[in-house]
Amino acid sequence: MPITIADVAARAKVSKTTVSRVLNGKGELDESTAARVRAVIDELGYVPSARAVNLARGRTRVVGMLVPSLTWPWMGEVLQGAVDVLEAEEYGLLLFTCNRGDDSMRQFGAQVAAKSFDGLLVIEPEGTLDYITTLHSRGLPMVLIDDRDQLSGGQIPTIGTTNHSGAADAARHLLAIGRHKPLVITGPARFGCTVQRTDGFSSVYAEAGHPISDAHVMTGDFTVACGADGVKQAIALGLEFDAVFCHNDLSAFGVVQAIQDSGRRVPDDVAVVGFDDIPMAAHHQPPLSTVHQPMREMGEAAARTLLAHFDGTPVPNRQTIIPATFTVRASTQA
Amino acid sequence: MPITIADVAARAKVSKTTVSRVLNGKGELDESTAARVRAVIDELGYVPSARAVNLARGRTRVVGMLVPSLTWPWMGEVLQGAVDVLEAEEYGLLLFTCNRGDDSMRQFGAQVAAKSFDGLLVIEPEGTLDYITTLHSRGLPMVLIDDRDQLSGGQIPTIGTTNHSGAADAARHLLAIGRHKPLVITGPARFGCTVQRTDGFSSVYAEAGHPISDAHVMTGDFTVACGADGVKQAIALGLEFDAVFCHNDLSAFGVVQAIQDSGRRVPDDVAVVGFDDIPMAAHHQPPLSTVHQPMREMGEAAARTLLAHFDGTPVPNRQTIIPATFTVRASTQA
DNA sequence: CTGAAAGCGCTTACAG
DNA sequence: CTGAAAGCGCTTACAG
Repeated sequence: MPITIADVAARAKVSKTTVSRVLNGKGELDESTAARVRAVIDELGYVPSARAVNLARGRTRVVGMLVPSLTWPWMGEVLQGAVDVLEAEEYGLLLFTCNRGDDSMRQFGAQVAAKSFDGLLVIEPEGTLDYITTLHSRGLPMVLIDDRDQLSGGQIPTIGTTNHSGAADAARHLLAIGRHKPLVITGPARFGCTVQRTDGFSSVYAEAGHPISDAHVMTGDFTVACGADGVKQAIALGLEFDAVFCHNDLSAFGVVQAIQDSGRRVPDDVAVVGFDDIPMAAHHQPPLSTVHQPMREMGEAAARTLLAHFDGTPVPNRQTIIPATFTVRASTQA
Repeated sequence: MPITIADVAARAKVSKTTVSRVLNGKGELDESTAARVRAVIDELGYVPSARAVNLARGRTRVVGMLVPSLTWPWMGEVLQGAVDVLEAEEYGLLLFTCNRGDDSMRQFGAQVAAKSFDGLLVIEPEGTLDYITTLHSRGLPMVLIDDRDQLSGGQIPTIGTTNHSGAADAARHLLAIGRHKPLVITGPARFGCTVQRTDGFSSVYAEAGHPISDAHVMTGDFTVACGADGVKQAIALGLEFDAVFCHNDLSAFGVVQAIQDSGRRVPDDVAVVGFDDIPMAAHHQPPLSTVHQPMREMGEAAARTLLAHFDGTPVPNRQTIIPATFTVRASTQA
């Protein structure tokens, strides 16, 4: 029932080889022959079977993408960036998550072994870097989207952003509006991005002559709850603060809530800055000043880098960095 | 270099047919032969090539998913639900969006024609229902996730939710807390869900003896801005209202903002209810009472329905409805 | 410029 | 219980 290359060949009275040539624009063909074949293709509505083409060519024109979860606030942006680029180049995107734990990774590993896709885009699920590195060293083309600034050993091509300078920009802004006593709610200490953001922020304050005490830096975990808890704890400890720098937007939302619950105003009494610039940040009450991570651009860059690799373009030397940019909104200015 | 079924066969001194049998557990084999083959498979780390299996079997074990955009607030939930189910059954998910307009659809159509996947999950991009219906009638197995309650002609199996009764629940709650003058900010009038939600909400108020005037129903477009605009307009018109029912959470966020900007309090002066229950709803200030749409469950159900169809299970009669549930939070109670 | 044939790496009747 | 052979639907040397 489904029509094949043989049907086209028969009807156009040429060989399958010739049909294949007009399909792929390879070899010199007589223009009239080509036209005849094209007419038959249109007439029959023939489209080559992806399955057969994949086997014959030894590739799939599909890129895999492995992400920890699809429900993180900024994940949609990364995915959209990657899909847009891949789709424009007629590649498909096969999606994998780790939502079901080890079983998910087993499933994923099986697909890798079966060569279900030509290359991989990955936002590293925590604890899988060794495994990912192994896959890379075995020859699986891949590009890492390093949301955590982990410096993956340097072997795997990586797209990153500027955690250090993004945080420094936030510090400069807070200093500029006269805030000298910031509280910091960090991400998990084991993440590179946490180290970078803490560092970038603190060093600017230190240089300005307002070093931040250890007591003012509280370890969080990127949840709304950790932001609220941090503020409550600071208040309970009697810490003075006129600003809060959070390592992500969700915790900043929690911070705003706890501050308002304590009867203080944002930004009048306490200015609040987040990190990420998730879609909700602009719509929050008050709109959140935050360090914009270029998630969509990172997704696009990762996809472009991988495709370029397929075409033989040497992968850019290690890291590609797309700068994060500070965005001012009402949570830091009246 | 990559090892094939022929390598395994040679090393185990059996035919490729026999290797294939132990791989797929088909036919009676001598247990000792099977054991020997399995040993060789393990030893060589052999995994059958997905490309070859796909061609030989005439299927791909891949499901396509077409969505309008990946950056909508609830999209991650639907995707995660679908991916979890597919992955557990060793299916892959090939992702398509319409972000680049007609060109996206052309690309998608090419993949369909090439039979790159066995079936399709679709959240209908606006204006593509005819095309989708055509694909279905041509034999592409598919399940629609009908976020807009459009009653797709009845031919395509569909997963939906209870827009009418969800809105009715919201109305009962507002009546229960003594709100008799609600404002309604709807979605686009052309959507079925808008009609259902307006209807479900209004009928409860009418039955309770508090019919809603047309002036109190304002057409929105699911954006934050439309919510804020609706409230400002209502105030400008001098309309009295003690509650606002919004057809989605984003517009409810805009409503809260405009109400507070006008110097009124939520929920004391005006109670606010949304629809969707996107992840941010619980973290909003104040936390938003809203009608929870079971997006993840809908994604799961869609995937399960499609897989069941592959196994020959007859598709459930038309619509599968997963109820929406009203969720009370601080935006409607002090 | 064009075609016959082998090959991609499996699965599946068909025989024995 | 096991294997030889054909077939899935293309692409790609190799010849002419």
